[in-house]
Amino acid sequence: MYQLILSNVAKHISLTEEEELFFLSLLKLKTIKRKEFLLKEGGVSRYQTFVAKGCLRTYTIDDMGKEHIVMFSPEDWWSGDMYSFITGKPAAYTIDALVKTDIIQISKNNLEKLYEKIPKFERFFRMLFQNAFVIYQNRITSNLSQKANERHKQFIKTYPGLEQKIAQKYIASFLGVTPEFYSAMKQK
Amino acid sequence: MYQLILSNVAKHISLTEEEELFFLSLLKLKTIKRKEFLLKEGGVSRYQTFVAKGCLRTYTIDDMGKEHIVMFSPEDWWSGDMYSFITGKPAAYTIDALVKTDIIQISKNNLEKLYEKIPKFERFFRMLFQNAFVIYQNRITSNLSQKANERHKQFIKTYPGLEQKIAQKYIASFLGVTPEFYSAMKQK
DNA sequence: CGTCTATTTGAATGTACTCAAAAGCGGTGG
DNA sequence: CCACCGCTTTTGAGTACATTCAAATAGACG
Repeated sequence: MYQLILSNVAKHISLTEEEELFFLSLLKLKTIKRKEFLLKEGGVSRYQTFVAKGCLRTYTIDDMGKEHIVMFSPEDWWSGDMYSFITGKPAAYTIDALVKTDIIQISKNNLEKLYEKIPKFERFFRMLFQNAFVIYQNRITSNLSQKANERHKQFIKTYPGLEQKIAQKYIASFLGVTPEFYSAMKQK
Repeated sequence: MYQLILSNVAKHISLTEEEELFFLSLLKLKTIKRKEFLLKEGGVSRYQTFVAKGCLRTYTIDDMGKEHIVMFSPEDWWSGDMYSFITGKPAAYTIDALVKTDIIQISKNNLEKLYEKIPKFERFFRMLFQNAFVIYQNRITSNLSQKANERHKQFIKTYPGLEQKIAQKYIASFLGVTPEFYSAMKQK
């Protein structure tokens, strides 16, 4: 469980054993059930969340009450409303679990402690933030320039294997089409 | 000209006269012609750009060669590919001028000098970055959940008065529809 | 004033949605 | 272990939103 987050961190910065232990001491493990909320729109995102197992979704609810999934966070991904976390302002998005999910969280306070003791973590979280930015950019670009079937191909590349693990109505929501249309689209 | 950027800064941080002068000494004025490029996709964004007069557009070009406008930067807005500026990596977007445009730029180097001498500017540019994030979030949400006519209403709110100043094919591109459809849509 | 580009108009087409109903699937309780 | 319930997926018909292509009209600028 901890091994996964350590190797995730190791992708960007390298830690001594001592540093690893300090890092782990600041983390909180949690298991959340299917449909349980991690964050609701309008609330404040106080944690950065790493997914060890399972899958989270980040989404908005429009005026008609329809849900629109902005991103998934399967195993080995991070989640959280970056904007809300950084600014302390209300989140634009809601986050919940699509299946029973094991997560590892670090609070904003503990993150400050971490930065103080191991400054290279600033680099790590700056990169997380930048990645979030790229994800948003890609989302905008693909929504503007691609049809649903092309977005579907991109979804498969972005989230390999995820298609098998979650209900397809969620994939439809991510692609921005109705479940009915998605079902029909798949047949080709 | 300088007054505009000073009052823009004053929205977030307050400066002494001396600080204002130092800030201004780091800036570079420029006028760019209609259709002139400020940044091309794949290049690196080395400046943050403030628009004193005129209007810039930030856009992508898809596989079919079609342009999709992600944001406008009219008078009193900032422009630049935030991601590229921060990371030094290639920009995802192209930026050019829709009309003759007066801009004020600060280079990455000068920005570092500014931070060193007047640390509160870190706060200012952090807020610019956060605003860019919000703009992206809104763009994603409205693309996912709104029809073209609703996005049009939102466009008018976001950019008051801009509709009169630029060719409507650009507005169509921003809304994600063809010029023909936009033309028809307006008639109501 | 003429040229070039932008806008409008219209017809045919494509992409995606709504609504309704049937079929499939998974978990739970008896 | 089976039957049932609730939710998801499929299917189909009818409709709405948006695109393409072509041609006519209007506007802007040198």
